[in-house]
Amino acid sequence: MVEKLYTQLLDKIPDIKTLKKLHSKILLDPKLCSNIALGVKLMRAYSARGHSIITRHVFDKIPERNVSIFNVMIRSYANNKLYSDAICMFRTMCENDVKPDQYSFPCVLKACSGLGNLRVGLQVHGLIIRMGLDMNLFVGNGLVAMYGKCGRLVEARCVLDEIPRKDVVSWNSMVAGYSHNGMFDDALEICRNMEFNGMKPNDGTMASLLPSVSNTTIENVEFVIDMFRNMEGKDLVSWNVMISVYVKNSMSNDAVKLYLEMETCGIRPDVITIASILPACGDLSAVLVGKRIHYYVERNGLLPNLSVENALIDMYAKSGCLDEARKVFDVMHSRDVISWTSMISAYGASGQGHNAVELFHKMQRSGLVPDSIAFVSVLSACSHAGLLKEGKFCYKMMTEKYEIVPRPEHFACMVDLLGRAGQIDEAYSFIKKMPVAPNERVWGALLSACRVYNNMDIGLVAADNLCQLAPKQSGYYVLISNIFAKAGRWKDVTTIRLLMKDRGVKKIPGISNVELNNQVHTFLAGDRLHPQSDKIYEELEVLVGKMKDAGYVPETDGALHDVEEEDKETHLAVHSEKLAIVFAIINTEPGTPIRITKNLRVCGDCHIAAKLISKITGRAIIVRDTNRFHHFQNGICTCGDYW
DNA sequence: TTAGGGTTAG
Repeated sequence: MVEKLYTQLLDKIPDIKTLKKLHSKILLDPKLCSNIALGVKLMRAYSARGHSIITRHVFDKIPERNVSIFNVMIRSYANNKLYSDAICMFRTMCENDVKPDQYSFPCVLKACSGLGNLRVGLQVHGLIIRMGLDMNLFVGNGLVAMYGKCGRLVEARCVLDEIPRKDVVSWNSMVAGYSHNGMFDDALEICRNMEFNGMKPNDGTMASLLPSVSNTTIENVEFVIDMFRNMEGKDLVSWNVMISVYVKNSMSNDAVKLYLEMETCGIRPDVITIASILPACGDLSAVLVGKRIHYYVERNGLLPNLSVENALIDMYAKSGCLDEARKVFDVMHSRDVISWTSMISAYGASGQGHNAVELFHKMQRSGLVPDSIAFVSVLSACSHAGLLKEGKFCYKMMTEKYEIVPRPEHFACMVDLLGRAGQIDEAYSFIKKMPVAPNERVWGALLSACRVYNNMDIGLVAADNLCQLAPKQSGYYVLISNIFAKAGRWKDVTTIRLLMKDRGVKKIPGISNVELNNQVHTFLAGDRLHPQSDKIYEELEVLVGKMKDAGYVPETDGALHDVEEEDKETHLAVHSEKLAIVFAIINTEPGTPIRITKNLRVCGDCHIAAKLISKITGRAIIVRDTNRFHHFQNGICTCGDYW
């Protein structure tokens, strides 16, 4: 009778504390202790709670092991991502003359998939054929997944074709194989094929497609949207995947809209939903939605959760709420390198270099080893704050103490650091000593510095190199053109304009976002689409008048426009950030801080304008551009006009 | 038994 009670309790997979209590009670009773079925139940429960090591202890105590007991152990390792241990256990089983069965193979194949170990995978396939199990559905599905993950798509397809009665997992495994290898079109063909064979795509199909739908074409995104919209009985996974697809294609607004739709439909978001949607909120500085999500996770017991907390830090940081980010960071139960890096970047982007460096050292003292990304963050923080000595120190530590091989982004940070500090010659020698060819970011950083410090000689070298690299960003062409213009090389200025046309470089239209009542409003330069347009332009005119009284002269120098001087002035006057700022002034109470997010860097004129507007209206204006935060207050910006 | 969804920089 006691056995029955324990069996029932263990089948419910109790929490780890209860589980350990039950375990110790079983150990104290010799009769229970010798009950093999109970031992297997214990193993299953520990494994489900992610404790493979304890599962192994229980396994070791069982005197007679049959194939089922081995299978539970192998499955425990495979499900908890201890793939090498799973393969090892499979070998032990074979060496002990216990014959694997149709339940063993899917698990060991999953381990081969996880490791991408084709060698063992092929051996296992051989064994499967010898045992005549290759027609088994579960074994076949495992083989498709294994070959797919190991990049052997032809073999995977052969196995799939041979499976007599395919189920949805068979097809999805094939979709996952193609998708994992970036072959969206082939994955798509399998989706069509499965429908042709009377099998409807499910949430697993969508999830399998995800790896190949990052940074993809709008057509591919639309295909997934169609699949999502047409799916019957959508579950949470499908919603999560759809949100992820939007986020991974820089469609943050659509992601947030879908999240709100999901709430309306009464679907309860889980930790994966939250960790997926928060980056979109951060991207839009949609801090009102972000805060509501924060409240939701707190109320629903989803915390502590590392990924969610890390995502919250980043969301607050990107929305310019440094204090909120720090609050989340401070109360975390445990922190990983990502938590620290997010917080370091947050300080860096706000120009608080000293805080960033201090936190970086604190992370090391906490026993964590900084990775390559952590160094990008701290180096970038140093460069934004002009901390030359600290930046050099960190770079040395990275290469010498941690033996991290610098990547192009580290080089670009260093050139930026030296360049901003006016050490143009040193920056140039640094580039000449680089072990790899400098990329456009490296030359771009040098060129920006040369422009600020009027170093024409090196500036022209940087411009020539940048020209040859065919930069994709139009911003570089503007920089190059400016330096040629300053040097009086008008022929080169014309060449640059022709190059831009030839290479099909289009100036990315500037966009500014501002959140109001849970909705993100987007403005383009000269935009007249907004319902409040008339009011915005009226108010802007009044404001520009006050600014001119305060000494404002439009700075037309930084812009590359094919227009006359007077037109330039009108063009500048309606830059997207100015429209967004005025919109916020009209629609919020006096004194409310204004938060703007830009997809490009703030131009010199808007920077001057924002400083003046902050003084005239008594508002704090926080602008996040692609590079950093500008916090305007009472006529001053936190970047110290150094950006 | 088998597939499949998450967080950090530039």
